[in-house]
This record gives sequence, structure tokens and C-alpha cells, in this order.
Amino acid sequence: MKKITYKDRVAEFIYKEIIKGNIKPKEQIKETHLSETLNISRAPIREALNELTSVGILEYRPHIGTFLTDLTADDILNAYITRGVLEGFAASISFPKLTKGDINRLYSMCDKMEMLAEKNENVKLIYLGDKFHEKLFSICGNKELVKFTKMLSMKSHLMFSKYWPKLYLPKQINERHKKIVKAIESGNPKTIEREIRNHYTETGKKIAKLKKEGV
Amino acid sequence: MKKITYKDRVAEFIYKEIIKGNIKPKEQIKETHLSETLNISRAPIREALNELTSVGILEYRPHIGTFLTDLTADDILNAYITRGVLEGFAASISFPKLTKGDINRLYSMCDKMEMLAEKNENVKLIYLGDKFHEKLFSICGNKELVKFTKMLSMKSHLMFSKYWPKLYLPKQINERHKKIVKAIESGNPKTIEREIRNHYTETGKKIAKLKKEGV
DNA sequence: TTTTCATCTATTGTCGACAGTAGACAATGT
DNA sequence: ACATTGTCTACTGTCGACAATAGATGAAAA
Repeated sequence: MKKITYKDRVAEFIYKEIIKGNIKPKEQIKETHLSETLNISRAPIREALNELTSVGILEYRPHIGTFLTDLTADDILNAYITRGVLEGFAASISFPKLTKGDINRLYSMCDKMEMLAEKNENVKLIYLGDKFHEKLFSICGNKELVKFTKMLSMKSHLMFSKYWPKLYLPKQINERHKKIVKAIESGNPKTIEREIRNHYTETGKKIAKLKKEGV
Repeated sequence: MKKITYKDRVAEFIYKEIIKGNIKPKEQIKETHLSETLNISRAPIREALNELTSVGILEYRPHIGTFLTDLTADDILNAYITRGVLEGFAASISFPKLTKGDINRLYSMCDKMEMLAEKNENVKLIYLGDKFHEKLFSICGNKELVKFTKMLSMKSHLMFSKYWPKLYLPKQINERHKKIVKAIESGNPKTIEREIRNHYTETGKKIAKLKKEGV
């Protein structure tokens, strides 16, 4: 499906630039510069910047400009914790809707993640990881919760794409996610919620630690 | 502190208009109309509309316009549930930071809420309720979580200001909130989380029910 | 009458220009 | 040397005009 307005395309463009690492944290994203680069006026660019600001990827200071967020170790940890709380709850109430087939698909996704990690296929790995977790949180049907979770997802990509190779071994990635699927299979909401919270808190702590060490 | 840009003032203006009931759900908010009313150009107005859209108060359809959200019964319930999940978690981890003085203040706020409810001081009641709950969720220091919770808070005001007189008796308001404070005093995270989730789920269900009955 | 299609209108999308501000830098006075 | 002040510049903030679109209206054809 084709995008209709410039705003969306610009937002996507900026997001990709960030993911690719072409923009550094704390760096100002100048409207005029983008305007010249993309050959469009500043109006749609401003809207795109606003959008990304409200997602939490960019930071806006009135009369000064828009900057790529520079997340502190605490910010990172908090983002992951919050993600765990939301997704944990979502999964804990929506597991009855998951069929046996869904469960099997989740299991095979775990294996595939390991495979992709071994082949260093970062982009595909992140994409698959997203799909896995999206299954967990989107089935609950709570739009509000889904919206927030997706915002956090975008945010965590900023860091994950940078740090991921140092976080887990391919086999660990597999096991960590299988642990979640097993929790879901158990059918115990408390267990599901706890397991998913741990999943995220663990990663959050790891990344925060790396950040503190200035990696 | 004085606001610096038009955008913020416009956003506030629109929000107040909505709260006051001068704009009805599903109604289009026209840029041109606001532009003429406020005697400013459309640029800052668009930005304000974008902002409120990202909060979830307004709904935007490309090339058509921006409309006041018309929440379904499910939307309402989901918003309250999500709020409960976030605030419940926040309070469950931040209770150690609350002093004896804080607890006492919370108790007296419960009494004051009852008083305001009896006097039909809706605006002050809502404001105090906000302050009460803000204490619970903001101390945790998790900016991400606080941001989301505040977004939900704005959203729920839309409905609360409309439905609140039919929800609880003054005495019930008092008791419901005291129940939360007691849970906090217990120092049991699980209890705190459960109690706050119930608090919101209960209200969400009530409002959703009223909505379904077409009140 | 009903359907189709062109036209019209109201509203949003985009533009280029100008105004206003924050921060850098130079000039001045002590 | 140092603080203060003034200027200059590179941005963002705001503006008014125009382009493009969706939906309404009305005319033409069956």
C-alpha cells in the first residue's frame, strides 16, 4: 500500500536513517537540511518530526530544535521494564485465544531466531523477534495497550540494533523465547506475566549495563 | 510560567473546549475555523491537532480531517484496564519511597474527595483525584510509564467529566481510594498491584456499561 | 426514477517567504 | 584579563497563498 502524504514517508525516512546509525544521539535534526535533501518544504518535515517526537524517539526543545534522544541507562531500563509490564499483562489475558497451531508457530519462530542469529542476519532477526512478540501482545485486542507497546518497540530498536550482538548467544535467544512459550502453554496468567516481565527486565539490565560501561 | 509557542496554547484551548463539552464526539475540528476564531495561521493549529491526536484524544484521517474521538465501550474499558496495569505496577515498586507523611496526606485526600463530591465540585474533585493517583504512579521515576499514564489520564477525563456523577456516591469515592492506601500500607506489591487494577477495571466496566446503555 | 458522470465546494496538504529567537562571536569599556 | 554589550547567523516559529483531494451537488443518460 502506497503512502499518501509526505509526512509518513519523511517519518519513515528519518527513522531508517536513525536505525542505520546515520544520526547520532544528541544530534540535531535540522528541518532546513532535510528540506533541501528531500526537496520538499519544511511543513511536512515538521509534522514528521513531531510524530517521532511523540513516539519518544526524538526530543524537542522549543525555539532550538529537534534532537535524537540520548537515552540514559535508566531510560533504557525503564523502557524495557514498561514493555514487560504491558506485554506481560497482554499475554496473560490473551493466552486462551491462542490455538495449538499458534503455539507451534511460536516454537518454530524460536528456532528460526537462533538460526538467523548464527548467520548474523540482524535485520531479519529483529523483524522476526518483533513478529514473535507482536503475537503475544496484539491478540488481547486492547488498542491502547498495543499502541504503547508499539511505541516502546520502536524505541527499543534504536538500542537493540546497536547492542544486540553483545547481548545473547544464538542458543540463548532461542531458549529465552521458548521459555515464554512454555509459560503460555502452562495457562497460568501469573506465570506468563512473570516470565515476560523477566524477559524484558533482563535485557533492559544488560543493555543499561553496557551503556553505563560506555560501550 | 508563560507558554512560549502558539502550539501549546492552542492545544490547551482545544482540550478545554472538549472538556467543556463544546465539541461532540465524532465532530470534525476544522483548522480553518480555529484559525479564524483564534486569529492565527493554520500552521500552529495543525501542530496542536497533531499533538492531541498522538495523545489519543483526536482521530486523524488523511485528506479528510481531525475529529474528536468517539470511544466505544470497549475502548473505554481498555483504557481503564491499561491505566490500572501501569499505575498498579508503578505503585507496587515505589511504595518503599512513600513516607508516613505521604500516606497520611493520601488518607486526607480521600476524605477531601468525599467532601468535594458532596458539594458537587466536579472540577476540583477531578483535580484532586488526579493528584492522588499521580502520587501513586509518578514516584517510581519511570518516565516512560509516567508519560503513558498521563496520556491515559487525559483521555479518561473526557469520559469522567461526563459520567462521573452517575458512578459513585461520595462515600464510595472515599472508601475506594482508602482501600488503595491501605494496600500500599500493607507493603505487599502483589496486593497493591491487584487493588489498583481492580480500582480501574471496576470504573472502566461501569463507564462502559453506561456507554452501552446509551446514556 | 435511477444511475452515472462531471462539476463544484469546502477542507486539508504543501509551499516559499518572512519574523523571531538562541547562541556564537566580536567589539567595547573597565 | 575580564565582563558586558551589541551584532550576526543559523536555525525554528508563523504566515498567507496555492495545490490537491474527498464529498456534495446537480446534470445528463438509461
